[in-house]
Amino acid sequence: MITIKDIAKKAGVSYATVSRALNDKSDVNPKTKKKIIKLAQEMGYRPNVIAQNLVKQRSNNIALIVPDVSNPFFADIARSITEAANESEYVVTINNTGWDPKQEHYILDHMQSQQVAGIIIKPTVFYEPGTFDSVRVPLVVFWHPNKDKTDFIEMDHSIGAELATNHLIERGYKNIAYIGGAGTSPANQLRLMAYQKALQEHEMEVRQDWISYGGFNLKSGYNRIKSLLENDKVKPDAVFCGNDYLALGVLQYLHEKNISVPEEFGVMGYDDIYFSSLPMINLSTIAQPRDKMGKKAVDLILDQIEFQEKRNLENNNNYRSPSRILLKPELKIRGTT
Amino acid sequence: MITIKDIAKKAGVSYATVSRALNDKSDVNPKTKKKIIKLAQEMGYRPNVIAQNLVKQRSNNIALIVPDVSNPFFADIARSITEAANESEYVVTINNTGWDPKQEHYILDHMQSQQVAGIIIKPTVFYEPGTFDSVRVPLVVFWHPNKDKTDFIEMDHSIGAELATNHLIERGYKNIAYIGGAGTSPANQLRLMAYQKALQEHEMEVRQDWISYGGFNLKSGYNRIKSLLENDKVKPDAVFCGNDYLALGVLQYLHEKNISVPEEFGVMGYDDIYFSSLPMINLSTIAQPRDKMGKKAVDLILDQIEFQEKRNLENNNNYRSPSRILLKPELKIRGTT
DNA sequence: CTGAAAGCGCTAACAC
DNA sequence: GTGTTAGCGCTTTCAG
Repeated sequence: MITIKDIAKKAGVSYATVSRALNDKSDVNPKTKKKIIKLAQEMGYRPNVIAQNLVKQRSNNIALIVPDVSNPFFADIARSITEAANESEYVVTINNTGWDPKQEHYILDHMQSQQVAGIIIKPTVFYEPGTFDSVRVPLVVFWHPNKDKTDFIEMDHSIGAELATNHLIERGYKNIAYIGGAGTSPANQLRLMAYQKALQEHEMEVRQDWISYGGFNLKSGYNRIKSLLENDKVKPDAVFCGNDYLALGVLQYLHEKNISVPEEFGVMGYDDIYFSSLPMINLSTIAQPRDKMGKKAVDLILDQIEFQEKRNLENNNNYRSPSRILLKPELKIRGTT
Repeated sequence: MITIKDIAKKAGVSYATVSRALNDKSDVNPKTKKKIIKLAQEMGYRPNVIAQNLVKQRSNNIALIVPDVSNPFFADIARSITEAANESEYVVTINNTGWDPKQEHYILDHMQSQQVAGIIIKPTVFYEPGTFDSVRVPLVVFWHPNKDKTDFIEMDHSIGAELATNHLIERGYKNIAYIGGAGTSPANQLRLMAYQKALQEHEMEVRQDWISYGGFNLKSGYNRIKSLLENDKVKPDAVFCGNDYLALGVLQYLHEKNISVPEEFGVMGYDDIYFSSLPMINLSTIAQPRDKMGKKAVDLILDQIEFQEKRNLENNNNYRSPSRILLKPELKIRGTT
């Protein structure tokens, strides 16, 4: 490996001068600088980032911790984060918790050993306040803003559900059911509340037998629309689903029963997965700005880093109040409503 | 930050001893070791991985370079790589080239500055021999084995296409068309050749007007099956598609025209994306072992690292012949054939 | 078994 | 403008 000392020797200067030249510091003779830069290029010099980081007391890695990168939602976020980070000379490491709080805890510790510049994390469902008390580096959490002292970013599920429900109402559906995800999921709860509120604001009845919880998958959607439409009670004429997979299950059932969509029955999904936009599916849904989520997260990390450095430099004790950001989802009107 | 010196002071030993104890070296008094480990725990000591790496002259990062992590294929690979790497105390950084060779080149350089332990790369389509000549760290390339001196891993597209074509033939289809992806893609070319070979082996005619190339997307599949079935020539009764998106476009067209699948027409896809397994799609296809691809890549990196270290240690000049691995795809028989 | 000390490659403070 | 030097936190000889 070739180091600044090698260059120094060849250039006949001290290696400190090489360092200065390569880092474009002021107070270096332009000629010397030029010569050194040229030499470095010729010799194929690559700065040893590890050594630089040791001096700086911080690496140029941002750790992204998610339950599972292969989940399209997180994959999209991962991409926007890596792109944003790369623009500022940071590198992003990916870590999967596999939805396991123990693993999450381990990774959190491990990443700090790596002297990462910052951590962006989507906590497992079992996150509780205090989990991040031991984190000593810039941190951004994808979660609902709470009174914690960390930076939070989350999608505004209330607005999303309101958008969806109102759209269904505007289209003239009178009996709108809710096929939700896991009952314990905060996202699900917020959407349910917003759905109920939207109905009430239009003086429509909220029926408990039209509200259900369950797995976020296709089969679950199929089974639930089936039981909704095959019992004796009043039947809904539209349904708002907790995610697109559920909606796909609903569509499949309706298709099998020859119930025409959107004429006889309206369907709204949530998430806008790739397949929802396909002509053969063409599902109306709510899109969540994942791209913005990633970019914003990197922004906040960089902001914290900057703040930290300024504080160290000026040796003060200023307090940076945490950012709490809610991202607005967007209505995608397609064929099913 | 708390360092080994802090621990040493508190334990009344030298910091070298602390290092030894924490690294579980032999030749440390068991009592001392125990005391130090306990102390480290109490004081919340976290090893500074950067400093460790500086000494080791290598980081514990493996760089994964792909065109786009948000592509499900790469997302799956990313997951299996991170999981395999984490088991060996390595961390994986993700880098997107955005299919841009310039960006790829830059990242390749940048990652070596980071002193990464190894690089796993899926090259952009413009890869040519020699691209990796400047790489001085363990490297694994997802590409077709060639005479380069690097480790290669690739899916066996020939076998995959053979599997698909033979299955169509076995099911009794007589006129099998090929709707391929980009004509320049090596994967596409290999599959085309295998398709032709399989037909010939069954003494079936290879018709050039049943072979087409184009975008790997749904619309492209739709348009191409349309022109195949709406012209005057002999019409095929089955089609092998270059990927599942193309097949989805085909299915949509057949559905619109009320052509029953698999009775009147057979369809095979390639890739086994998530949606192919959905009951409403139920596409027969070829699954590629992405999980194995990731695990194997990490294996090879670790193997190279080990080899390198042994060579340094013994100061010899042994040559390690590169691994060239072809992974076997798997036939998924579902409803469309 | 343990301590002293060199050194990994680099930055930055200080001297000239 | 440039050289000298300390030091980032750690591992690893080398003495003892």
